[in-house]
Parts: sequence; structure tokens; C-alpha cells
Amino acid sequence: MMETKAPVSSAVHYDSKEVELRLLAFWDKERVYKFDPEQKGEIYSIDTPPPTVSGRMHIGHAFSYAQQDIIARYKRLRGFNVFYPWGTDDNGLPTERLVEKLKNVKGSKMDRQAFIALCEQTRKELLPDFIADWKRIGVSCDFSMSYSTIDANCRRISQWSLIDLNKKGRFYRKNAPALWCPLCETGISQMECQDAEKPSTFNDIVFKVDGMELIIATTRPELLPACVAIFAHPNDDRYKKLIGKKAVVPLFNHEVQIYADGRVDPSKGSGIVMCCTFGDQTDMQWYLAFNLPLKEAIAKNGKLTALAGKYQGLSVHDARKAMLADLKSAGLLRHQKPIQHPVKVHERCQTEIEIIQSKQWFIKYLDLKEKMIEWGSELRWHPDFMVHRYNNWVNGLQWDWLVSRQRFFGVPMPVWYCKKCDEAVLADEKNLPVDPLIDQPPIKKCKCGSTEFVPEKDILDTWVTSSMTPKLAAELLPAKYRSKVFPMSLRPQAHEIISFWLFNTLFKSEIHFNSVPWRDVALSGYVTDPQGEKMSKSKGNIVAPETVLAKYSADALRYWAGGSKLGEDIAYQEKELVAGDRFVKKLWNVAKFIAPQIESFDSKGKVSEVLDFWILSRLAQTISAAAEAFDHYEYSKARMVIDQFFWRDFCDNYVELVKNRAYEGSAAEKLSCQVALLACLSAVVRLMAPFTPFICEEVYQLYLKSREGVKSVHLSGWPVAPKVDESAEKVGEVVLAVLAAVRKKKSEAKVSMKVPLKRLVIECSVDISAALDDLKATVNAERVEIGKASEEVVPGVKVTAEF
RNA sequence: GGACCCGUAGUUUAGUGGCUAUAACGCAUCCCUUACACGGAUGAGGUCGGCAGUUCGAAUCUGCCCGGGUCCACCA
Repeated sequence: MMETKAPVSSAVHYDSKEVELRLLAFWDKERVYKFDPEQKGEIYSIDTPPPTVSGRMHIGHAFSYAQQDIIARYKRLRGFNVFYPWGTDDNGLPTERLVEKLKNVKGSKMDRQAFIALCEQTRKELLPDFIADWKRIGVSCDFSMSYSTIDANCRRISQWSLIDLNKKGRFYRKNAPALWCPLCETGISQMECQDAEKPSTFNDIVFKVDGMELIIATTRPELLPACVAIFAHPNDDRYKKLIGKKAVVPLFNHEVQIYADGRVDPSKGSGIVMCCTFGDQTDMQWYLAFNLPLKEAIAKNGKLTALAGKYQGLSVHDARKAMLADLKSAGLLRHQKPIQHPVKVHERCQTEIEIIQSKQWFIKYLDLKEKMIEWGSELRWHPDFMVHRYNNWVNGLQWDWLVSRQRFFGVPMPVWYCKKCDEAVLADEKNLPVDPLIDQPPIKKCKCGSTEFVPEKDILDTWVTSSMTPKLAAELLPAKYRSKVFPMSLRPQAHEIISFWLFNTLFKSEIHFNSVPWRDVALSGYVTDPQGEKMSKSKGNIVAPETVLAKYSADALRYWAGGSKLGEDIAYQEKELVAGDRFVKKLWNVAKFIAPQIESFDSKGKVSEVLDFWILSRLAQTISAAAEAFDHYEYSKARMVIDQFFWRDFCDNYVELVKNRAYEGSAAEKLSCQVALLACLSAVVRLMAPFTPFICEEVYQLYLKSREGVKSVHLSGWPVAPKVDESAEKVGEVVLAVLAAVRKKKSEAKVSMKVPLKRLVIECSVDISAALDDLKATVNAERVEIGKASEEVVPGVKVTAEF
């Protein structure tokens, strides 16, 4: 660290910018957060969420990473050997989309290798700036231990995961209907779907049955060419007589059978429905249950196929318009009713999803629902009700996990196919990672005798890699230490990705390692704007962390983040940042008062005065209450009790009460409060270090380091609680009540607090004589006596104060 | 439609059966007291969403209702 300035000559005002940047450099240089597996202390390992390299850190990141860092710093102070590695998520669709945007290219129109190279290059360009944002808010990861989800080791582990799943009979390839994003042109999984409320229209369209009109309502007329059947409810009297007959599809004139099935809702639309391959999941169920033919009207790029005849090549949207126009002019469109309905969209691009048949790789897990619920119950959830979200998701699972992606930049599928019989050949474990486009398959000859293989071009869903983060983190260490950090102690993450990241990681860990991946899960909420609206670019209510940091300190930002409970969303409120900065200044100022008091005194000195015993007793309670809260991940509660002690007991009252003694007292009287002042300051900087690491470090460096000899407050250990002294506490309570009463008198008289009192009489059952000197000086009374008094200020305490 | 969370001063919030319901911001009045005016002291402000019940006693427990939110499902 740069030479610290002498305490006395330090700036009157605290310059957070200067201090924070200086301390960041100091922590870096001194490797304060370096993880050493050989160091003593029980390991506490954190499965850090690897953020996606996409532009910059947003306020939600700042919020949740600050929260997890508060936990990490607390554990470090408690003497745990904290394994807190860093990672970035930079493979697959998010990175591709970012690169396409930044470099103005289209992955599908470029040479594959060139596009991958461009992605790699862009990632490297962005990374240093990207990480700097996290460092700036004081994230105490060991950044020398980081993975990138596209690096060779991560590719190896992802591919190994599939090979292991394959061994366990959970990896399969199937030509089946699957969720498909026509914009990204890839199959996707259920977890990547989102619901979007979109306007649509119920169109009453005329089919013909035996020459008679049959009106069917549909929102998707463009699927008419893919219509393969018609369904009505078996008990629906309106349509009973039609069951078993054939209907003619308008515009396309092919015949389809009319069936009865209980899945039809008679009250919806016309109560009779056309089944197309595929309009929705019910269509898919009917397709399977009734063995219906497959008619593909929509191609993988979202355009209509040759099956659509003259509509071929139109987009879904355009085809819908064109067909409706044609139906109308043919008199086959009877009625249109506008509706709002939810549509599945791809969460990355908001494109409406289609169900399209294709050959894809899946991970089989639908058979494991019961097990999954059991695994979920083995975790300690914070807050505990979040387990419901998990259970709800598991119970609602309907698809196996589709993991192949028809994209370019990501972890390659470690698979080749026999050119002749299409048998899949998986890579050999010992050759990983592989790229089938470059590397050769592990066998020379297929079972069928063919020696020619074609590489799989698809890549893996990013979640295949992300779901391995505990393993990715552990493998940053030499092999002999890996079992020490797994299962990990904590997974901190946002609650909205329980169904993605948490679920997948838990599943994989149980299947691969037969173990939970972590013991504790801490779910953070997200940041809303001051009105409680979710922040989003489209609403224009985004608050950028750099804007906040331009105005407030990183300590203030963390103080704000530390004020919310786990799992609770928080509104961005400037006043919380103001409060954070106020705390920083207060600590700075009180430290400046204490500094000369503790500059030199016998460190073996003892406390002898009752009020000093009182504050130490309060400190002791604060330390244990804070620890209790922290141990349950209730850091906001910890912050509250520390704040209350520091502000009310210590600054507003104790310091005022002992000031006179500190300046004017006898050597023994001075020594007593010096010992207490030092103990309090030394404890407060440790207690608050998880929240406001910068100011606490600065105060520690300036005033405490030379006494204590540890290089950083963050390595200095949790404060040791002094003895609780109940009789001193009783005295303290009375003294505080009297002090408040006198202050009130003076306020009512509208005079300065230093205006002298002629006489102060106190009546109470507690013997407070030992505190009278301090009290007398603080209220500036000429005489203080114990005796009959007139005014009850709190139960059992009466006071008479005369000017 | 299913599940879950939340509703306490103007705002944010503490408080899971018991003293007169917390605190911060804001507001009002006063005070330049040698750590801090980037501060301090004092004060005003709440029928704890509503109704009913359990209980000696309910912000707290139960039921119903109202309001806000999230996740999941619904996509004809």
C-alpha cells in the first residue's frame, strides 16, 4: 500500500473516491483475498454466479454480488478459509447475440470458424473492463482463480458430463417435435421459454362436412395446411353427430377426420378445434395418441413450406394475413374476435416459439420428478419458502431437456455419426475436449462396417456448462484439494433462475456425483425502480451502477444492498445511499476523535468506570446478535443491530458522556475510557467491514493496524465480545434516560446544550453514583444530587432539572 | 387457473402471542457543544389492508375478503 498519511494530518473530509481506488490497488497488491487451500480454517466455498459478458454490470448485479460478498467477508472474518473463485459465462447464444450486435454480423451467414474467432476476440476485448466493474464494488473473489465457460477445461467438463449421462442411460437422440426458435434457428428447452401476453384474433373459419358448414375458431389460420384432424369433446351435443366423419379443410381442400377427445374445452372458441402439427402441445399429444400424420407447414427459419402451396416462403405473420384475406374473399371467414393471450416466446430474443419436428439430443429426466423433489429438500434454502418455487417447477416439467443447439459459438457436441447407418459415436473421455469438426472419432470402424463418419455441428445449450459450476470451480484447484471444496458451502443466486441454474446444477450433481452440489442456497431478489416496477430497457427506468458510483461511494452502494432481506426485491432508493454515505462519514469522524485517545496508552490498561463497562456490555450484545443474524444469512438484521449500537449507544451517547473525562480526567479515568473506545472502534470496523469494506479498511490502516499488526481488517478476525455486565447496563439505562430528559428540557427552553444547569436531582432505585461525574460534565450541571425528584422520565426514574 | 410472497407513520421499514408498536428518510422547532453543521437535540405523524374468529390478551395465530407482486401452467 502507498504510505498512509499520518492520522492527524488526514483530510478533514473523507474522499471516498480517492480512498476506494487506493484500497482496491492495495488489496490487489497484497493479495488479501488469495485462496490458499493449505491455510488453516474450515473451508467455506462459494459457487459464484458467473455473469454473462454482455456490456456492463447492471444495478441488479451490483445488488446481488454485493450481498453475496457481504456473506463472503463475514465468513472470512469468522476464520473460515473462504474459497470464492470467479467465473464468467461466455459461451452460446448470449455471446453470439452480443457479437452479432456489436460487430454488426449474422452468425448464420458467416463462415463458422470465422464467427467463433470473432466471438473469442470480442470476449477477450470486453473482459478486463467487465471484471473491473465487479472489483470496483469491492467483490472479494480471488480473481486469480477464474474460469470462463468457453475455456478448454470447461469444454472438457461439459462434454464429460454428457458422456457420463450417456453411460447412465440419460442421454438420447430422437427425431421428435421440439420447441424451436425460428429467429435463432435452434431447438430450445422449456426453461428458455417465457410467456408474453400478445394480442391475437379468434377467427371463425368455415370447414365443410358432407357439404354442410362447420365453423371452427382458430388463432392460427396459417397452420391450415398442417391440419391433420379435428377434435370435439365427447359429451358436446353440438358435435356428437360429427364424430367419425371427415371434414374438408378450407383453401387446401384436404380431408381430415373428426375425433372425440376429453382434452377439448367446449367453452373455448367454437368448442371444436383443428389439430395441426404443430400448433401447441395439445396438438402434439393428439399427434402421438391418435397416430396422426406429420405435416410440416412451418420450416425451421419460420417461413411456410411447400406444403403451404402458394403461401410458401411467407413468414408466419404474413401467411396468416394472406390466408385470412383469401378466406374472407371466399366467404369462409365468418367472424373475428380480438383477444389477448399468452404466447411462449424465447427469453433471449422474445420470438414466438414454434413446435417443429427435428432430430435433437435430450437429457432424460422426466422420470425423476420424485427424486428431484427429495434432492431439493436436502438443501437449506434461504429464505426457506423458495423451495416451493423449485417444487412447483419440477411438478410442471413436461419435456426432457433438449441440449443440442443449432448454433455456432459454444461447447461442441462431442459426437460423430456413421455416414452409412447414422449410429452416433461419442468421444472418448480421455480425449476431451474435442471438436468433431476438427478431431476424429475414437473408433475407425462402425458396427455396420462403414469407416466414414460425419461430425455433429451442433453445440450445447449453455446451461449444460453452467450446471457444472461447482465442478468448474473445484477444478481450478489441484486435484488433491477438490474434495475439500465440494459439495460447496453456498450457492448465491437470483430467485428467478431457480428453474434454470439451480435446478440443472442440482440434477447434474446428483446424477454425476450422487451428492447435493451445495449445503446452503441464498436467493436474492431483484432491483426495481423507486415505484416498484421491474427495471427494463424498454421502460427506460434503468439505473446504471456507474451513475450511482459517480455520486456515492461503493461503500454506500453496498450498505444499500445489505439493507434488504434475502429473497426480497428492493426498490432503488437514493435515500438508502445517502444513509450509507452518512455512515461512512460518521465512522470517519468518530475515528478521528478516538485516534488521539488511543495513540499511546498501556495496552494492558483496564476498564474501571461504570459507563465504560456499560458500553462494552452493549458491544458484547451487538457482536453476538450480529453473528447470530449473519449465521442465518440475515445480513440486513446484522446491519441494523450494528447500526443501532454504533449510532445511538456509541456516537450519540457514550462518546458524549466520556468526552470530558477523556480530556480532563485523571490518568486512571482516562485509561479506562481509552480502553473502551479502542475496543469499540476496533470492533465496529470489523462488524461493518462486510458491508462497507473501504471505510473500515481505511480506519483500520490509519489507526489500528500498528497496534494489531494484521495487514488488512478483512483478515483481522471477528471481534471478540467483551464481558456482559448487567449492573453496568442498569446504570447505563438510567443515565441515558436522565440525559434524554435534560436534553428535552434544554430543547423546550430553546437553549444550547452547553447552557449550564444549576441543579440536577435524580431519584431512582439503581445506584448510579459511579456515573455521576460523567453525567454532570455532559449535561453541564453545577450540582448533581440523588434525592427526591419531581418528574418521572421513564418508569422508576424521576428527575428535577433547574436552570 | 395452480403455487408462493407481501400489505405497519407521507416514503422505506423492524417487530411470529404480552411493557406506551421500531427505526431511517422527509417534515417542524431549536442548537455553530474543540470527532462530525456532510452535524446534534427535541417533537409532530400510525384505528398495523378489511371483516370475523381463537385467546385473559392479536400487527403477530385461524378463516374469508380486498389490494400489490413473483414463479409456473393455460396458447385451439
